[in-house]
Amino acid sequence: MATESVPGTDPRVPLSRERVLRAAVKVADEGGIKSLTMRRLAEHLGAEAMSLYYHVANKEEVLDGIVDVIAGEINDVAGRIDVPSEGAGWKKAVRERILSAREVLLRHPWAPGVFETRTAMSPAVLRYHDALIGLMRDGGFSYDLAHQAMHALGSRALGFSQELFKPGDGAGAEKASAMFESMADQLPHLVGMMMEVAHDDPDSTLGWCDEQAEFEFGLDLVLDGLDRMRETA
Amino acid sequence: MATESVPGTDPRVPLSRERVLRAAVKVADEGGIKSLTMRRLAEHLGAEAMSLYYHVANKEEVLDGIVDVIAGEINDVAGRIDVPSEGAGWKKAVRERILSAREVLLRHPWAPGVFETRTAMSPAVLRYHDALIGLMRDGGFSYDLAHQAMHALGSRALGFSQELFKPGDGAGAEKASAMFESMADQLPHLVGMMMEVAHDDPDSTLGWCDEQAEFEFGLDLVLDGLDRMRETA
DNA sequence: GGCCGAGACTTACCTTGTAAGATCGAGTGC
DNA sequence: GCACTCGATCTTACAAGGTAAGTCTCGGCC
Repeated sequence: MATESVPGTDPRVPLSRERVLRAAVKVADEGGIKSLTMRRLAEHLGAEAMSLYYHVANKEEVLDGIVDVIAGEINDVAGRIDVPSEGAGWKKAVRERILSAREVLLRHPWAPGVFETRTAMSPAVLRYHDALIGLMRDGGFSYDLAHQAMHALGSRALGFSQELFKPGDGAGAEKASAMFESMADQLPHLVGMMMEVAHDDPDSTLGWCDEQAEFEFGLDLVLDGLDRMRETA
Repeated sequence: MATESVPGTDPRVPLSRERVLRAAVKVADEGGIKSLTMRRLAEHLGAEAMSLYYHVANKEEVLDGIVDVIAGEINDVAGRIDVPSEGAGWKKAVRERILSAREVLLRHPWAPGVFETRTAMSPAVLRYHDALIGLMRDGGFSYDLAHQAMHALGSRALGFSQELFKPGDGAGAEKASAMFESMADQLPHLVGMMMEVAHDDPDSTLGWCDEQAEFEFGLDLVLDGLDRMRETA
């Protein structure tokens, strides 16, 4: 096999932890997290699976790594925000920061699932949380209240929270909606709710939620509650 | 091989979807969700892996199934609650229901992770949500507000929400806390918060949270916000 | 007895993560 | 120029795991 400067493909770019992790994100973006296997990842890099193990200890470390990459991306976007966070400004600043996290995660739909499995201690995630707490401090929060606030926000702090029903893929969704219809009489409130709320987007049976609006509603509910506590403190 | 009535082991209890799913929960309870493989599950049932496929289509269906089993357990516990939900009582009723969900999930620590991956449409989960909405209706919620409320609660409605830092297993936790210390100067707020809040449980570096308290704090924050909206509606 | 079908078993294949060792190539000292 | 070293990559191989396909085994019924 002639190795000397193959013309078409890039000639021998060395691997590196950085390159491996960035490629992993790309693979997941293209084919979902299930498609991220060591072999496929290597293929994407023009290398063999085992070569990756020189740069990462194992697949777990790849997953830890891509969380850090994504969190870094979030920090980049959030870092460009420039709104005052002193006093009452804290709420807007926190809101913006969280919404930029969400914006990034919407570009990587597989990422929330990975974050959740990670028992996260990624440096970038730590920095993200630290900055959030900082904004609350600017708003006059005690550390104790900030601590409670972080828990109250939960996964919403990172820009996601479990959606109630995701339509999912074709076959499963079809069976699910059939099942739902057969149970309709046992679910009066759910059905009632759907009947009333399903006006704007009447084509899909279950995906009638404007997820962005729901997300912001929940976020604001929490932020408003915290703001009230902050004021009476 | 003599098949006729082996004395020690139970003599030929037939498999069934029910039995398979219940065994799956037990396996996950004992060894974590990673230990739930078709072969191990079969072994637990005194059968061969492939025999399970007569009762469930594939492993995905096992996972769907155990979500339903757990949700059924939640419904059983929640069904025994008997507090009035009319008018202002809604909040207590919802609170109790959610806390019993949490109680069940704490007995199955692997379950939240499975719920999250499920694109859930399990009958029992639907019934659970339906009942929650019903309680809100009793409290005078419009369907629209109830809908927003469900999203605001997010995964908290099911009795869990992502914990910020889980200590995890020994080796990982050790490396994580070393990394944390090396970054401490870049995380002033996080460190400040820990210093102040870490009084009650000073032995563990990171697991200083009373998770139950945090959970209830966030839950109440949301419920109180909703209650205010309900009254002004 | 012969048939049949539900339910369980056997075999075998493919994908995945990864351990162990071979190889390759750019420096480096001689 | 040549051997030696060592970081980086490739080869080979294996153990789990999910599951497709086919086989065996009864108990009930004609």
